[in-house]
Amino acid sequence: MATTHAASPRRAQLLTIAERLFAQRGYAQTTVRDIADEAGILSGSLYHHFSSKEEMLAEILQAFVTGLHERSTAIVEADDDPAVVLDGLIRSAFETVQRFPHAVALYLNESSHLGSAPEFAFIASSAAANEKIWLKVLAAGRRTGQFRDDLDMKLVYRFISDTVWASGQWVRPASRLSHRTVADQYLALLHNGLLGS
Amino acid sequence: MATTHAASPRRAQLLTIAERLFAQRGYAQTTVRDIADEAGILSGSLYHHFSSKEEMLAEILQAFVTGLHERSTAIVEADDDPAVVLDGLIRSAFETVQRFPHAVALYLNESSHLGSAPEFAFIASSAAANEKIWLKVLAAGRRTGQFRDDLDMKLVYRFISDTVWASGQWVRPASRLSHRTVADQYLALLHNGLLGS
DNA sequence: GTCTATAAACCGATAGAC
DNA sequence: GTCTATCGGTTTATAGAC
Repeated sequence: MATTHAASPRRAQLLTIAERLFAQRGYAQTTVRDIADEAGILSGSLYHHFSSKEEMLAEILQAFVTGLHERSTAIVEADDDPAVVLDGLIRSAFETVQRFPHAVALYLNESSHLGSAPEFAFIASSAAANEKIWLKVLAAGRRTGQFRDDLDMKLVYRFISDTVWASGQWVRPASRLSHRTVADQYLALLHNGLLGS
Repeated sequence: MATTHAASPRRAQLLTIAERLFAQRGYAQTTVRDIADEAGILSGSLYHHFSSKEEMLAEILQAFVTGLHERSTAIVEADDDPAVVLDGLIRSAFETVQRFPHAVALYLNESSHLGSAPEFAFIASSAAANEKIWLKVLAAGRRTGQFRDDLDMKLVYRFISDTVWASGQWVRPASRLSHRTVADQYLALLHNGLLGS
């Protein structure tokens, strides 16, 4: 047993370092030595806290998708108007991108290779659960007549989702371009289109 | 000198294998032995065709960005109407995603880590040149009054660009969902928005 | 909880025969 | 153009002292 208990502050600190390095250099290009160096310890000492490098990645991604799901369900339950809920989901996602840039980059860049491994199956199921939440809102908005009925809502979901997550590649946390500004601009475009209302 | 001449059919075949593996597993996770195995040769034999693994990646990405630039400039020069040109650029990009799924995935997943290396500087300059082309079209469309003037066109470009490239993660080449259908849906959404015209 | 020391495997790349 | 054989370096992970 390599771990003491999951809530150890030291463990959390090491995960923060690993998360940043994994995001910046990529998971495979980051060595356990890199992580240990930044923490000021030797690589072997990491194995007192974690049983493997892969366990670190899994724990980081697990925490991310869990938080994501919690915030999404809270927004859906807070209001009945599909248009309000959709805007809330989008604003929340842009905020997530700004608040957890490393986790988002990691999720974006690495999750595609992880599809086969069973210990990362939670990523695919999380993505499926998320899609379900969004599709429910989009379908509701179409029923009320608030959203157009000539669009494939599965595609609309993917378009929106892709745009928000990909913004993590160019929205810098310290940028003067806050997540609110980006969200405002995107919602303006999404609502009425490039040609205007 | 490891290479004979660039147009060697064997060389092209090896690059095709490498491109697929790099895209599926990631560049760092793909070994030269993986590539050689699929080609039916031993890893050392690869070095008769290429001087390094990195050279393979550079050549794949170079061919991709070159083709991309050629197609974009051809579209811009073929018409004067900004709205027509923008639609053409978007349709062409969706077609590129479907025609070169591995190169797009590679470009999407790996180019972020390659920013520092000088031998991959062509990627950053290609991205900058592409953005310039698109921004010119967007600015022209705003001047003619075809596009809204209350949007930050740099953000609009990124929103569009991100959406198109990211679609490579879920548009399968053999899918019944052709790139034309996806492009039609996206253009419908982009033109008039989710709320309709 | 960290260090010392090291195992065991893997990787990119090379030299030279064929 | 491929194979044989292998080198040198790096990586994840372990065992046990402190």
